[in-house]
Amino acid sequence: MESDQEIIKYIGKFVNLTNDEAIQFASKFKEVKFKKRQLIIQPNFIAKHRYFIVHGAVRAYVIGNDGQERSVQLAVDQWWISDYNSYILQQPASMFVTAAEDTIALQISFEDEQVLKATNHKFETFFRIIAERGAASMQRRIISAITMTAEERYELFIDKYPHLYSRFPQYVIASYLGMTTEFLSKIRNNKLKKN
Amino acid sequence: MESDQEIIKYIGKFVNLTNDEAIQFASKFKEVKFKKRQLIIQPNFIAKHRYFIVHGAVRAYVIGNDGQERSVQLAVDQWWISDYNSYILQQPASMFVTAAEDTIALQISFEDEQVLKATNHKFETFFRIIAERGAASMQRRIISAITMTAEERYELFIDKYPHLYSRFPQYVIASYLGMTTEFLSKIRNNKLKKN
DNA sequence: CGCGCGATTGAGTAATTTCAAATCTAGTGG
DNA sequence: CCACTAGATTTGAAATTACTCAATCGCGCG
Repeated sequence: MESDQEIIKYIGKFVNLTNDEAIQFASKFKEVKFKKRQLIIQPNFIAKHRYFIVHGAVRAYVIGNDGQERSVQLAVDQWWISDYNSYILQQPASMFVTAAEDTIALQISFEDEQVLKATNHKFETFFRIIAERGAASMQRRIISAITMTAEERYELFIDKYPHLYSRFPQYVIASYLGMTTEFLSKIRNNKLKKN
Repeated sequence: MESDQEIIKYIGKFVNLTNDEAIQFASKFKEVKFKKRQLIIQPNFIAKHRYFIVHGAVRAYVIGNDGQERSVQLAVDQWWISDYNSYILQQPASMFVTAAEDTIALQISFEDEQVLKATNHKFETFFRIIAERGAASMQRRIISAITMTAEERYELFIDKYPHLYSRFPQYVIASYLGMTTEFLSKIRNNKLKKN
């Protein structure tokens, strides 16, 4: 399958696999397509899969006590997404995961992932590395959440992920950055005036 | 060494090791003692170690643009601490890590950790599991940072980590929760009046 | 016993949210 | 392919939440 090449290329960045190993690894992934707005994971159900995005855009969000959506993770091509807490600990999800564009993804089930990890030390290494990198990236996000003002967070985001900005509606970006749509709109407007 | 039993007991919760494996694993850890207020990791230097706390309390914090400390992680007995981003990616640290109490910890170097992971699939599995759990826990923290008010974050913290509250000064807890000491003080005071 | 750090309190201020209304925009059905 | 409409963005004013600053209090440690 064509998408298989994507995940093979991806894992190849982290561990060197033989041809057979690559095929074995890819065999546990199944191509799935989601239409824009389609629900992928919902609260209270256990997330059975994690998804590697081949092409498209997906976001994970929670609904706060006030009924407002807050984006927890945004993912586009070559990124992973799931309700991590639910998937890893196999506990009920707290998040919605939906497609923000028509999306092609590769899905792996929790059980198949366990099998892969147990089968081959290299596969285990791969999943360890992506977990570590995910943790490091979340730590950076926590730091920006607790040290920066809304405007600084916006600037950092634009700086680090310029390509993400255009692929999600503004209210999604705003909630990802921990502010209201209205306030993000005002920040952008102030910036224009300054420059 | 006595502390070795702590890490052996700990890894035993996640993977089953033979006696030899346990000894091999523990041999890469070195017991270190920190006095209260002692600096363990500092910004701009690469974090060479991660630490398993046998007994004591340690915190990691950054200094924001405004010169204020913001606690990124708090750790007590049986927890790990480091500047994750620095340690895992071997890049310059952005955080200070200091002892909040006299502390006994087990230190492992980045290189020794790589050796352990390469040597034995079980060790790799162990580090994968703690990375995953760390990522899941940080995801929960991100969610509370972006969905809850200061008062709600405080209540959740007290609920989840009642034992942590007494081991760190209030201003540390406040900065961990993303608010000022003064505001935390006011929250606590309001709660007393309500009950 | 007193020094110094941490916690509390209050007043004033800044950042951000809320609410409501006015555009703007993109997708859909005819 | 256009017109329409629902959803998204912008704008402004008022309200809230949280912060800053300054003063005071409390108390553990030397």
